[in-house]
Amino acid sequence: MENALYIYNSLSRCKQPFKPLNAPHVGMYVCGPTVYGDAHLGHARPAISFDLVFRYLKHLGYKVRYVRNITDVGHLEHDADEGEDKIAKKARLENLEPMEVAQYYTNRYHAAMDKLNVLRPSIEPHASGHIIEQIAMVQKILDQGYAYVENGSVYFDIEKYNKEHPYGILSGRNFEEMLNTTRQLSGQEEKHNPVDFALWKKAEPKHIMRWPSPWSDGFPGWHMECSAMGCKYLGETFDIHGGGMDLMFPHHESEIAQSVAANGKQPVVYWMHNNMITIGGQKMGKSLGNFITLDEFFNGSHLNAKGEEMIAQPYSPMTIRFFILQAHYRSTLDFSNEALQAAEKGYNRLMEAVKAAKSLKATDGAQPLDIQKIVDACYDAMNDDFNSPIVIANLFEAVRIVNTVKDGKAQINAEELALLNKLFQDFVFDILGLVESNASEGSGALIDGLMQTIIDIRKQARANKDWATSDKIRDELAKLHITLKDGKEGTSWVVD
RNA sequence: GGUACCUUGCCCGAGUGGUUAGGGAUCGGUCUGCAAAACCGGGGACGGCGGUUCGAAUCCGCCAGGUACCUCCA
Repeated sequence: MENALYIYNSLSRCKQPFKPLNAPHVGMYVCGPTVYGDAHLGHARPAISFDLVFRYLKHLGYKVRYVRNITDVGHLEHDADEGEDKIAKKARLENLEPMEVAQYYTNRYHAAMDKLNVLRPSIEPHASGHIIEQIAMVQKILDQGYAYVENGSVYFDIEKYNKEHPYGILSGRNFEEMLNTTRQLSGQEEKHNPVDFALWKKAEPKHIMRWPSPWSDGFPGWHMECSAMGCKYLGETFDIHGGGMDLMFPHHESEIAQSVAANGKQPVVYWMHNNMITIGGQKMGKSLGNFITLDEFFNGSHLNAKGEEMIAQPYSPMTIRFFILQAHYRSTLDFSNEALQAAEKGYNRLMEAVKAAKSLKATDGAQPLDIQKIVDACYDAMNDDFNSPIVIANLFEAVRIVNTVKDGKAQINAEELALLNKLFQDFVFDILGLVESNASEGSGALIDGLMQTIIDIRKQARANKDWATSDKIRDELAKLHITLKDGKEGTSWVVD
């Protein structure tokens, strides 16, 4: 399958034509969530960005195996709580089984992603379910001589590795430099070199998540799961590996080192990294404590540390999705109510037109409106490193045409009308993954019926030129945050 | 301190060596009993200073401001 898709590769720092190793099959691995807390807006970014990649590759006809892990073994905490991992800590604090915590947040993650219409990956492996694979890979690295055992823990020997393979090719740093800039953390006396990282860590007695291994009862190091599971399901070298930019170092860098050490080859052809979502120009992150969970966006309330309300109104999942897609995945995206409200309005306008396009009437022999040009522009945009903002800009061009035809100011022939509807189907629904219903949860048949009665009464009043009654109905409803919209085909209503 | 990146109109956000991004807001118009909604249209920009070039917002240099990574983070 020949196409013109270009992907920006973080490894080469440039856009490269996409050539899968085993077309039409494509292997893609994306770092998933650590399930010890609710997903926030930052988690939505990679999920949606790589959902876009997944959808577009499938649209192009590739058979994609998309692997996104669930990290339920936790990463080590480094501050005061020496060597305890995040899941275990949360479990201990809440007096739960660690797997109970992981399951709870995994369920909630899935629920939030479903709302955002993020497709489930082909395989969603759990780190805890692949301890054996991780131990095997650690052993392989030991056998190759790139790791050492110290007091039951296994560490990766970066100095040794760096002599044969440059360490730092992804993040652009070099070994000597790192020696000078790495902070000395306590509890790292076992390491031969402060930049070395753990492949296997011996568990302290209080540590509740532990597995037997040739070296100690313990748990795998921070980066093992992705290497082991990526290799298991996608092979020693696979096409695409994605994740947040903040994972580039040390996580992805270490993945490369581990895989090269174990298998002697680069694990990934195309490294893709989404940029961060910022809030007030600063990264939204768990450690910074400035994150807003997705449920809080959906419900419309979040108090910051100072007790200030940060969210002016509830935002539907599709508003969030559209907001994220309106920026390119490699740019930072700043959260603000103003930006979100603008996204909401734009999204509604797009969907209104998509709906209207379905009932447009074709006119025989109408002058061409060059819909094909818009279609081509959308493909060009996607082929240029998944440029969803340009796709959306072009879709609004189509929106303008729909509205012009709807207003009777232009005609469209049957062929182009079909093309227009296909454009919306392909790009709005299949590729961008937007869905139509943006309405907040069901108003129900009862309210619908009541509203219809009220609207009918007002319609009668207006027919009688009884403006007092008609305006009273409109004003009283407005006080209840119900807006009446008088259109050519009658009156509709919306709660805001 | 090291490395990388960013700075676009009122706001958000694309992009390009010469030609309209787009959305929101605003303004004008259509529609309306009036309004709202909806739709159409217009205006408005590339941090500062130099340089390369016929021509730069786009390339190069310097300056200013900002961010990310260097510690778990999407």
